[in-house]
Amino acid sequence: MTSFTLTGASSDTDARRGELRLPHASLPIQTPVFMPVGTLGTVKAMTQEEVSGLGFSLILGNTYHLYLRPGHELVRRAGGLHKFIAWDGAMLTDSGGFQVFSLQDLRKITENGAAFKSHIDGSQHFFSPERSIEVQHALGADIIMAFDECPPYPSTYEQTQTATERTHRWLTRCVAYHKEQSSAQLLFGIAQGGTYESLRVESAQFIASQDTPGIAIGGVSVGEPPEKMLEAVSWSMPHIPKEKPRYLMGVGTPQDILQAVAQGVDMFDCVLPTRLGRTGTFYTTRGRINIKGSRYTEDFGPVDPDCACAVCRRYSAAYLRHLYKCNEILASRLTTYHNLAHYAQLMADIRDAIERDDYAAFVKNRLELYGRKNDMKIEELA
RNA sequence: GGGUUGGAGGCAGAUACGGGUUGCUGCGCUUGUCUGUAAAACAAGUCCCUCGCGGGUCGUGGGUUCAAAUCCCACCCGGCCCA
Repeated sequence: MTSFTLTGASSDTDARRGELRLPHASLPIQTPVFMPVGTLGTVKAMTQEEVSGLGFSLILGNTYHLYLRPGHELVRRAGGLHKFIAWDGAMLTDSGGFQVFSLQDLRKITENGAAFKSHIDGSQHFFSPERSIEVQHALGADIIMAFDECPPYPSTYEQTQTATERTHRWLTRCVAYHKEQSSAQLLFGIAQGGTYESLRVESAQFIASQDTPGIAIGGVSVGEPPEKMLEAVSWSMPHIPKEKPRYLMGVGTPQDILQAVAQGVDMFDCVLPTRLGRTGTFYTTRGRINIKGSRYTEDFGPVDPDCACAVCRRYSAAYLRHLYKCNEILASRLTTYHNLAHYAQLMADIRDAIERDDYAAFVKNRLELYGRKNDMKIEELA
């Protein structure tokens, strides 16, 4: 059973079009795809209808967070995550591996797994690879992720090697446990390797050897400069089988996504559109703007004149600024909505450009518009 | 009209009631940051003049003093009481 089908490819870059069939998605997911992040079972500030109305049919949840609250057994009793949160589309749960990175002060890693102190009440919890998969089985997402160790940036070669090799051993345990439980969920492996070429190559090869139905590149978007991130992708990608969906975890800015797609990445997730939405930053085709800025006080036009989303069609920049200054809930909602609409449109445009086989020129053009702040040399795309 | 009491940053509150370059907290305001969400968060800045060095500024104006936000006088503005 192959759940992923390639439907097109770019001739001047490694970008490709594909379809990913998932149990809870009524239609195949069109790739390259962006997945909004809904850590706690909600894409923050959005209703499920709004998220699906924007064209998203695959969203994230987080194992560690949902395990703590409301508890995976409760979710299981509710009939699974989809049913619990009343989401009609597909879902992916991250394993808690990222919390190994982000909760550095609250966890301790051993060969057997990671001991966490709950960030909510300080209580002790332990995630082994098996435990993470067990919890993800209870949550019931379409795609589940291997439990990995995500080393911070910067890390020494030795630190990265230790984390990467442990991630490999943990993956074999995840795969074995997953098989034993004969779950129909798709388990994706995660390649690490930090900012070291040899480790990236080694890790991508190892993860590929485990024959999971999809392969993720992890350990990026942990504070490294964008060019290092794209470099890590370029080292990993040649070793990841073409026929499998490739998921670049935690990425990213529109610029990152445009360039990673050119390297053959199919799936993305990132908190940026939602987090920036809550804190007053709008994505526009011509770069980011901070709507709280005083220059928008009397700007009665739309925030992004080129955007066709419901927010830009109806509300003015001055009004949105006003909502932020007053700390109104609607501010977070409207900006999140717009940013997600921006990402949805970006991905649709990316897919179109690949289908037209015009991807290199498309990327060049878009990067110009966004501003060249953190893009790699465009010649490297070809 | 008489009495009384008070007046330090954009606002509120506090603190300083003769001695060093006065200045605290909160809010507001300004700018910035955010990448598999410990985040509707966080950081920096925010009296005036000056590019800077530096100078000025404690309601206003006088006075006392070696020295005044601080003591005295007048005025301005506000609270309260009496008429």
